[in-house]
Amino acid sequence: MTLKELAERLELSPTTVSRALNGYPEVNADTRARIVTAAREYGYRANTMARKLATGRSMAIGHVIPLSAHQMINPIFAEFMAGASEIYSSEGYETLLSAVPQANEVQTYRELARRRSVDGLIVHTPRLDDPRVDLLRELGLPFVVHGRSVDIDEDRPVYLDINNRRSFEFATNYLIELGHRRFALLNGIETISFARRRRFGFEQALDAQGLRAPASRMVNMEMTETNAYDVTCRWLREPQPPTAILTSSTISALGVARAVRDAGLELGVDVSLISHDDDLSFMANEGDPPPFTVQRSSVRDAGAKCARMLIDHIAGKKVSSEIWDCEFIEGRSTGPAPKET
Amino acid sequence: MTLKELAERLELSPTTVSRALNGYPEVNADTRARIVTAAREYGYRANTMARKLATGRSMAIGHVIPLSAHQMINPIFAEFMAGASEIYSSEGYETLLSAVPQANEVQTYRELARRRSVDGLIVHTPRLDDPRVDLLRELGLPFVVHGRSVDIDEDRPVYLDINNRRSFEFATNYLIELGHRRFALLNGIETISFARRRRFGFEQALDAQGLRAPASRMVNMEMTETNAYDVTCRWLREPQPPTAILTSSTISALGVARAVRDAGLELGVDVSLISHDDDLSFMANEGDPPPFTVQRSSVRDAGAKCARMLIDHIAGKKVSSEIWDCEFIEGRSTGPAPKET
DNA sequence: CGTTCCTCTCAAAGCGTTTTGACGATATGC
DNA sequence: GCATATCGTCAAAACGCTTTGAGAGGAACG
Repeated sequence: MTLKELAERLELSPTTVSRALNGYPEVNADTRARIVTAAREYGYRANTMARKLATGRSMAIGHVIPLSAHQMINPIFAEFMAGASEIYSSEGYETLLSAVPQANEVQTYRELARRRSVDGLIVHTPRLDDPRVDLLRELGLPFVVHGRSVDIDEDRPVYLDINNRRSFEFATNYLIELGHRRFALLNGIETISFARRRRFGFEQALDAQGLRAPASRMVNMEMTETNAYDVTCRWLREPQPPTAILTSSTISALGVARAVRDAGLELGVDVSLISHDDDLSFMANEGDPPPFTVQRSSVRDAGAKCARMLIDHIAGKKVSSEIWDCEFIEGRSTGPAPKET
Repeated sequence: MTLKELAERLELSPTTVSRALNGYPEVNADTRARIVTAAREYGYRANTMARKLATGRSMAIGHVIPLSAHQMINPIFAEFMAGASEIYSSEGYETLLSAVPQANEVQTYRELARRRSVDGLIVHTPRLDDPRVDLLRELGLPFVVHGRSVDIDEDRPVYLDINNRRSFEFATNYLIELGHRRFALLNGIETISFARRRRFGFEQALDAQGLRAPASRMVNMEMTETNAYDVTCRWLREPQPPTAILTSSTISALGVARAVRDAGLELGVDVSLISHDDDLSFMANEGDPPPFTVQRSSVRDAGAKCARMLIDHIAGKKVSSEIWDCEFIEGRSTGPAPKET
């Protein structure tokens, strides 16, 4: 069923039918009612491609996920997408996904722009000196960054980020106040900018107390359960093991927890742990109190928010960047520093 | 830069240019070379929407993810998508994602079909008596099912599944041979068909030995770490706790492991655990031996395979369904049944 | 009654491709 | 040398919608 056919059946012109269905004002209320009813009856839907061609808008938002060298897929990404995708659907947008090897990333953005496949893009996990921001500006595609790319205050793109520095500074201070002195940080890879910010917060808090963590106690790696387990096991075998560990995801936190238990120690007693918590649905840190003490910020909400910002941005509205604070949640993984033996 | 402009610059007709770029044979080799060079030079790319409209093919594959009532996002899904998406890109297809509340699911499929937005679909985690298979047939859209919907041998759609029944039967037998007699099964929700198959395998193996697990020891729930933890804690507090647990995902396995340790018991000694393992990149069950004994099947590979099958299906090739066997991997979570005290 | 102004509807011109069918020009066969 | 095939190119017609600009018909006004 095409617009033309529908118009013929109604003995109206395609123009009128199109206008009626798209809510333009210049059509008689009775006529519109007739058209809408008929459209529903025949199950008519405008052909997406024809509409896109005619309007020049693709009504699609692109997400480019680079498959990293280690072929690691960020589970956080799925949660973000769920949040974003819901908003897109409700606004009539489609979600276009491109999983490409990181080497083809720039090329993918270029293609997307040249073929006019998307009206806008979300840039995920910006890296330091990320080329994508400049690229997208050059290509003239609207975009929103999830995270912050650079620290320069002017000429920043629209972004949504959490206050990583403050979050980790706060968490570190919390542990310092519990009497901890030997710290370790299990962080994401530092080419991704949030990892740097977290480290700054961590170091800043320690610094203020004249403390510091040796380089071997600040590790950057992909945040898998196994990686976290391995590193923690190593730390716990050292003569003066850390008593306070900060980690960048609940997945790593599980690895830390496993290592602590395997070492015959108890979390919240011998070793305290604070994690960042993206509030992943399948990895919920629930309970009263929950198992882990965390700094929580829902990545799903972030997805929804970014989607809104981008849609507004595309619509030409002025949107301003946001920085969210994490919610500190006391769980069972923290406690006073153990007495020195 | 449009086709027409490019043609003008070359003093050729759009027809010839289009043919040259799309590799049709009826164009002179010299002319083609000239055209290709010019296209590259000007950075010309065909406008996707115009092409779609003209060809009637959308060159996009749809994935509809229902957001369940509990707002739970399947992390397995992300991994599947990564595998599939890579294939799509390499074949020139785009990936269209729709995250919709489960209530709108059928409607979403209908829309997708009526607007002709996609050339084909992947149906995820089919449920028992899944309406989607019939719906898609009615709509005439090619699709591939990841998992199996029904057991009727005839008139099955094209699908890719793993041998869930056999996998769990084998795992259960393995534990029986280790001397275990008190079993428990931590399963996914049974409206999803794989969960039923796994239970059948489990029960079949027990049955063959005259054993059975009480209903309270066969639990169906969303596979989160916390859920698994809670249920296992409850079991371990019972007078005759299970010594052998089977679970449907490594995420639940982590919950079980945490509960076992919190109960002061040791995995592989007091309690044995075999898990299904989707080989998620962020949840890798690595080590030598790995922490968990598992039945492994890469969901990422499954994604890639489904993508291939679907593309072939769309191309009109005959494709046949596949059932994959899991790979049994012995880890440290299993051991001989503890002696009765 | 003539003019002006709305209101509603329509014909037609895009949007940027692909694809059909035709047509000169050159090569091939007898 | 004439008919026939082959090659390379093109004009024009889709594809199914939106949007522009115009016009028919009535109502309102002087």
